[in-house]
Amino acid sequence: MTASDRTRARHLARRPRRDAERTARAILDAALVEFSDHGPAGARIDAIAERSGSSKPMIYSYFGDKEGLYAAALREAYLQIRAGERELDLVSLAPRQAIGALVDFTLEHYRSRPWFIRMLNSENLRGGATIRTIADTGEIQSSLIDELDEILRRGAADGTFRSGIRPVELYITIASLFYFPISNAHTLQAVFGYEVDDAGLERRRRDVHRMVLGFLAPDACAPR
Amino acid sequence: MTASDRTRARHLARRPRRDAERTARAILDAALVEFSDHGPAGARIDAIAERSGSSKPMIYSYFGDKEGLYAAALREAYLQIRAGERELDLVSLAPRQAIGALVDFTLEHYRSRPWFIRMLNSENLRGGATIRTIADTGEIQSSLIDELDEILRRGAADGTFRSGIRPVELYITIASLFYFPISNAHTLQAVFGYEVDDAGLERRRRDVHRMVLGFLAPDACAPR
Amino acid sequence: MTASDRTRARHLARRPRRDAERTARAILDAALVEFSDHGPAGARIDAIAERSGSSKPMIYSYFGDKEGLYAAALREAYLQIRAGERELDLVSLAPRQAIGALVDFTLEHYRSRPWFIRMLNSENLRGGATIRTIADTGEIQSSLIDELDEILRRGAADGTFRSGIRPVELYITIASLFYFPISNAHTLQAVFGYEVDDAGLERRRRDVHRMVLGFLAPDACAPR
Amino acid sequence: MTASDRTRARHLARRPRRDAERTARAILDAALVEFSDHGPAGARIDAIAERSGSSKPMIYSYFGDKEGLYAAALREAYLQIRAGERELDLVSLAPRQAIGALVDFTLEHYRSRPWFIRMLNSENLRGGATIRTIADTGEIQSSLIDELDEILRRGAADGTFRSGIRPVELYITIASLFYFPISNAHTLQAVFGYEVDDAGLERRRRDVHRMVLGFLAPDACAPR
DNA sequence: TATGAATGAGTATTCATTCAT
DNA sequence: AATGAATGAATACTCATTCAT
Repeated sequence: MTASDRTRARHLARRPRRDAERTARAILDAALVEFSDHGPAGARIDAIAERSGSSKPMIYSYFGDKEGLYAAALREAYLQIRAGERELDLVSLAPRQAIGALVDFTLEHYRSRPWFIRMLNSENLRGGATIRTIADTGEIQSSLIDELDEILRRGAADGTFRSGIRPVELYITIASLFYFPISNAHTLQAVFGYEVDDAGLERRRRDVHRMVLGFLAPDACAPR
Repeated sequence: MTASDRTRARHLARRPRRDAERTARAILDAALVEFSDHGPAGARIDAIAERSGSSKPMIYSYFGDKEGLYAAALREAYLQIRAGERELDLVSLAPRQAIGALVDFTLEHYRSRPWFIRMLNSENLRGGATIRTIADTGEIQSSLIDELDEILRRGAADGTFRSGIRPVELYITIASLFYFPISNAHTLQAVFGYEVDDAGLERRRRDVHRMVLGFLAPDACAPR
Repeated sequence: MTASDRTRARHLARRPRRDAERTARAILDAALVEFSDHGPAGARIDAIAERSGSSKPMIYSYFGDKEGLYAAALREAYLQIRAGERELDLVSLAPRQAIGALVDFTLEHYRSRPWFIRMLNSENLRGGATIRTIADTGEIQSSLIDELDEILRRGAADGTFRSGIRPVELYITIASLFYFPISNAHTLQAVFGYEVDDAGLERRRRDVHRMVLGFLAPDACAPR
Repeated sequence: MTASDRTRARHLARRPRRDAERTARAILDAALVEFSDHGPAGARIDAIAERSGSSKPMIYSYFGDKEGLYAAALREAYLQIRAGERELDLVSLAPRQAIGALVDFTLEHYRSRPWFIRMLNSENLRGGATIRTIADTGEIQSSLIDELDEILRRGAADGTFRSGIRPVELYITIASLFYFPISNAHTLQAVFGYEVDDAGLERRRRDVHRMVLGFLAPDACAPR
């Protein structure tokens, strides 16, 4: 294989060995794993360099410093969940279906992106210093609360839901019910022998549906 | 040499035994704060030595190494919540009252011991390596699940609750609903503008009562 | 291919030769500033590339390595003072006027080329490794000493100066008297509150005239 | 040799292996050499650790960081010259003798403490950032200017000196005349073939005496 | 000729841990 | 029991230099 062959081949595959975007992406993916596995203090730049197949100077060139890379990884975690939320297109669904879809999506996202919960835990342990500096960008802000607001109104109007529910509280409730058992799987296993496996999460999914819809149900049926 | 002789001797020698206990206790308290503030990776032995008013060699002499100190701090966090649970004496209450008391206690404990949630988060981020090594001691195991089991049975028997509720699931549900908003206060504030203050937690407390009791209520009233 | 052909060709190709010269010149100017500002150890190739509007590979292509660029910058500093000295044309002046002109020139050069003193300081801190490798070229050697020699002879012959003055000592004396206060302006300001400003240097210029001419004056007038 | 023998021996020699003061002093001495040899940018903490027989963590523990160590070394250079100045006890001498003693001391100090000139050069190349932060301490401020002032007054009163001489200018003049040839020995050697050796400096010492006293002499003898 | 991308070899700094008293 | 002094082993970050285009 001659040099010009290699050049052509690379061209065809659109994978030049020197590609800033590709390199930065590889670093970011590696950072997401490393930071979520070890937290900002425990994460090692060396490990990220190796895992990404790039090098430390590239990391510093693209992301400034460890804090900058951590901020990028945290932002990425939020971008992913925001993208998932957008795909849901909740407002096109009937109220009860919309709530159900959000419940299912929340569980599915937490399960399939293990770094999401871990990044959030780390960031909160840090006191939220970083999220505050990046939260003002529209990419991180969620439109979900507005959508939930509309859904709750529609549900209240047609008698499906009781009124007076604050959408952000509803969102937090749904998140809470899945977040804790997944986030705390290890301590729950060790202390209570509670195994967080697929079957258990499926049972929990049904319980959460029941609990959330029960919570939203008109007062007639609420406990005194 | 009699016991009282020893006591007097200790007094003369500035009671070394009691000083040792006091020193170890001071170190443990400082460790709990430092570890919960910065996590196991971010915590600094120097900081603990200074905060405890003791010295680094003392720490190593009493606790072996950083991991040993961390394990002791984690154990301490569990001892505290177990002591609180015991004081509740749930089994002496009527079923609905018992559940209500557990809900209130859970919120109150999370609020008044900020290190509890932080230690659990850190430990789960670490993969639970440490809790697995200390969870087999009775001090950490909770009798709460057994008590809840009895309460749920009594409630089912007298028609207050539906049957088929697993006590550990109930416990996790209650924990979840308070754990997440407190643990994630910083990100919730930054991303949703949701302020986790006393008023908000009080509202949430009432919602959790409603939700949990609704969840336990006999099927007649459950949402379809 | 004739010379004019080449010229035309260069024009068509956006005159590469002249651009190359211009690029090298821009790099050299930037290097002079960067090296004199930060010394050979503190100077950054990145900074020189940016300041010159060129790029790092260009620097390496034209100057070999950092040491080569430093040598070129040091040489440039000497070329500038040699050019100034030549313009003086001391030998065409009367002895006292010649000395006076050299005094004035020395001060003026030090003031207007701040990098000159800084480059010399850096090079001497390095032990003169580089100047020794380039000092043998005629461009750096000064003809000033020979000229001073002739002037001193003429002055001694006509009774203006005493004899026995070594021209290099005279040169060093004049340089010394301006070099130190300008080179050490910062420490003098901080430690003695001595401000090296235009007025002060003008006063000093007159003192140096007096001192140097006094030093050269026939013994009759020398202090006992 | 038993352990207790070693303990006793150490006691007698007053050289405990763990002696903060001794360690800090060794580090400072090593730093003075390293910083004066390579400047703040070129100096290596590793080299200082090795040369001092101590270790990097000790350096950081005692001096904070590289900048702190550099500041301490710079301060030390000034402390040494101030101590020398105090020993001179200039005010106890007759005016001409006092000036002569200062001239001799200045040369001698520059020659015997090669790091002094080098530290000052480095600091001025840096823009004096550090000296400004430490110059306000009395240890660095010199009382020499005040003493010179008194000497010049006495000399003017008894007709030895002309009046109107500013003491700081006199001080700078003396310093200048020795500083430059020693500071710039390498470039002077390379460019002018001027060798700065003992004989040359001795000649120069006599010239400086003549020049300075000539400069101070009453106007009768000054050049027009 | 020109340059954005890439890296090997450092360099300052930190920190858990141990020594000597 | 107690502590100030000491250090080996990292770890974040930099920079002169080169590659690939």
